Parts: sequence; C-alpha cells; structure tokens
Amino acid sequence: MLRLNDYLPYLINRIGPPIEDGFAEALDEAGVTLRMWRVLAVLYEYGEQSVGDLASLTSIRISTLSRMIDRMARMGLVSRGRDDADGRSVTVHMLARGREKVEMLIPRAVAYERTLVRNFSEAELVLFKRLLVKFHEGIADPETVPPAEQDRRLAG
Amino acid sequence: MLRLNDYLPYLINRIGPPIEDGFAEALDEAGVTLRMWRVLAVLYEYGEQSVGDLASLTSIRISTLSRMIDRMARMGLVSRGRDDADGRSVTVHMLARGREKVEMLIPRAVAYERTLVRNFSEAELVLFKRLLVKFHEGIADPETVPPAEQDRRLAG
DNA sequence: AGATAATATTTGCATACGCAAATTATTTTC
DNA sequence: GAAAATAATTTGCGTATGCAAATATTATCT
Repeated sequence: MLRLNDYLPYLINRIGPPIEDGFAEALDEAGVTLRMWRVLAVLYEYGEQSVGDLASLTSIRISTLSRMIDRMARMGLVSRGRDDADGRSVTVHMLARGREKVEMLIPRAVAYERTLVRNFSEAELVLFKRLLVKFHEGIADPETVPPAEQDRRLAG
Repeated sequence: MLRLNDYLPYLINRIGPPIEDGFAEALDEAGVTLRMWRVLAVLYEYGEQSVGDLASLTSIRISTLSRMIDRMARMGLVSRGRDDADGRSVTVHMLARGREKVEMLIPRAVAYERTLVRNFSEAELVLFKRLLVKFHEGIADPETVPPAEQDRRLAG
C-alpha cells in the first residue's frame, strides 16, 4: 500500500511548481525563464561549461538545453565556443548581459529563499539542506538503476 | 552572494528530473506518463476529485490537467461527471482500467523509493519526509506572496 | 428578480519539451 | 593510417505545456 504523504517522490515533486510560482514575478521582470536563470546562475558560479556539464548541473535535458542556448545567444546572454582540447564539446560562456541578469536576480532569490523557510529554525534549515544534498548524491550514484525483475507480482 | 549548493530552490529542483528518470521504465511498461500516474495515485487514495482539487494535490496546472483528463478519458482510465451540488465543478472518477494501472505501479513505486533512500538511516528518512511536509505547508501558506518592493537595489 | 461579480473549467495559440535519428569530431582497432 | 566505434551536440518531429481569453454555472447586490 502507498500513502502519498509518506511517498518521497510525491513529496518532492509537488513542491517544485509552487516554488517556481513564487519566483515568477522576479523572472518576468528580468525577462528570462526559470531554466535560463538556472543556467545563468551555474555559469556565474562555476564559470564556462560544456553543454553536457550544464545539463548535469541543472537537470535540464541536453536537447532542451541546446535549443535554450540558441535563444539565450540570440538574447545576448551567452555565447558558444568550441573547446580547444576536444572539438566535440561546445563551451558556453556568459556575456555581460547575462551577468547583468544574474546580478539583478540574486538579491531577489536570496530574499525569496528567506520567505520560503521563514517557519524553519536555523537548525532545521541546515539539516534539510544537508539531507537534500545527500539524497541527490544517492540518485547520482550509478547503482541507482532500478531493479525491474524484482517485485513484478502485483499488490494483493 | 549566492551559493547554489546552499540555495534551497536549486537543491530541490535539481532532484526532480533524476527521480523521474528512475521511474520512467515502470511508467513506460504501464503505458502512462508520470503526471498521469500522479493523478491516478491521488484518485486511488483520496477518491474522486474536482479538476481544481486535483490541480492542488498534484501541482499540475489546471489547463494542463483539463487536457490530460481528455487523454486519460480516451484511454479509458477516468471519466468526467458534473458535480450535483455545484454544476461548475467537474468531478473526475477513476475507472477500472485506471485502477489496474495504479495497482500495477504501486509495488514498483514502493520498491523504487527503497532504492532511492538506500543510504538513508530510518531516522534520517523520517526527518527528511517531515521537513518536506513542513516546507510544503509553508509554501501553501497565503503569506508566501514574495515582497517585490523590498530589496530592489542590485547587488553591489 | 435582473444585472453584475465571482468561480470552475475549457480552449486558442504560441512555445517548450523530449525522444530518437542525424551530424560533427575524436578515439580505438587492426 | 583508414575504418569502425565512441562521444558531444544538434535537429526533425510530434506532443505537452501554460498563459490568457472564452465559456458555463452559481453567488451577490440592489
């Protein structure tokens, strides 16, 4: 039997959209989508990245990213370059206009996070984040591939 | 300044897609999308629901849900009915075929959750879920509306 | 009661998404 | 060192998504 309020994927997935909603106005004013903001934030913190690395860091599918980068390049936020070492890779750089957007959004993001966790104690918050990181590491682990052979029998 | 690995929306959003990936095979075999599974799971546990209530319970946008229900009805998973008390509401019922799908997926979901948290202690898991619920309650709170007037000044 | 506002859902329309095949570039093998 | 295998990204194609406007039904106001 399955209790949704005790089922981890449900508990996690249902909070994503409401979090996005709360930041929608800020994104709108900056003129970027949520995913663009995430790409820009990654480039801002970690510097230029290949498309594949951006995909891992943002959990955005590569094919989606490829087209997003088209749009972002047209908007003057980023530029593409070939990797010197390995010409198969495409390196995405942030442009000045992209940096502007990030720097416009960061204070709003920080303020927003505060409102999200306003009923959390400092200890709870630290713990929550630690658990989220640990959970992410567990997923990233290759052994995560789910066992399809097991438990094929249906629920009574 | 913003550290992504310490920024809650980032930590949460980046785990959604990998979680979905791990369950994709099971969904594929059942012939439903992730969102359909979520709708069915809600109907299975809480019984028939209006479109709006389904939207709140699943964090799927109403307009998206409306069209999803079209498809699910065509697939014979659910049916629509008018609410007797209030004719504006549409009530979504689960059909036998929908119930089949849920009962096919539940054991896989339970097994999958176990693999996701295999490196969590029981105490950690309980705590994690409790924090997720508390966080969700905080978002649902109407006071969540973010302060747009504050912090308009850019980062130095 | 009749007009107006509020609520629930659907639909028009443009865009974003994701799988799988195609493309481009690099290793590896014989 | 050419051919096959591997790797990174892009693109074709069909579908899902979401905003905003439209529709349908009920509540409110005078």
